Amino acid sequence: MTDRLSVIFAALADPTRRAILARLAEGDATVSELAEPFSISLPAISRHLKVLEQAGLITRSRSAQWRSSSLQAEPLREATAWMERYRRFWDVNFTRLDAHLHRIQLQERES
Amino acid sequence: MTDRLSVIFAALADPTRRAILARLAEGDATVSELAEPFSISLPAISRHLKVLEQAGLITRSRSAQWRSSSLQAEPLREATAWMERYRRFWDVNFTRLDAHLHRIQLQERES
DNA sequence: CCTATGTTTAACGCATCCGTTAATTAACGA
DNA sequence: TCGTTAATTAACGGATGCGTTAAACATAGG
Repeated sequence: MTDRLSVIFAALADPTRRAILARLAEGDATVSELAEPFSISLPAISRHLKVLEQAGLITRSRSAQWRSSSLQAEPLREATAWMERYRRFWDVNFTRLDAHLHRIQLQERES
Repeated sequence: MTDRLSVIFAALADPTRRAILARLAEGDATVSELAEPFSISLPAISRHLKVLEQAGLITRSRSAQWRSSSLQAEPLREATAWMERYRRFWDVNFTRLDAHLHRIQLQERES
């Protein structure tokens, strides 16, 4: 389980961690702030943040004794990119939509 | 870890299972066929298939003594849908692209 | 310096994951 | 019916995941 994609998916496989990401989408937050909605201990939250950090899903900065977490969505882009390979298996409109997107990209390049 | 999304992400967090899905994207296959590229035992593959099945990522059918697996991408759509919420955090062109997509959808509805 | 606050690290328990080999089940076919 | 082939289940071992409490660390501020 050493490859990047596995680390990302594993990080997302926990509801607490996904909730933390959802919270961070609204803005940076300290560990205590992130812990507040949950009925688990601060050390547990601290570990979750470590997992998210190792997956590249957050970055952290220190200000005095507070550690602020910041959402980094790049890994989600990677994970989505992997799933895109299977889009044709669920999206019946994929082929037409794909054509549309290509046309748009061409237009953007021309403008 | 009882919620559906967690089960899906956990299933994807293993490179062997992702490779199995990639293989199934090319067509249905039996357990032995799926095991062939890997240097792990058949029981191990059998367990991986069980995990994928419980995540809804494959369905299985029996024909004589062979059990064929078939890719089901619906869970990937769900996972992608969840990630979409964060698209604006990585895709700088998301707003414009989003507008384009809406226009296309309107066009489709009109035609 | 001492203390309060915020956070992390250490040490532990328990459950789950991932692999193994051996045994079992299921179905075909001579 | 008996042997062969395909796959699963059982039983086990080691690693990892997720939670806990207690201790340690870091910084602000009287």
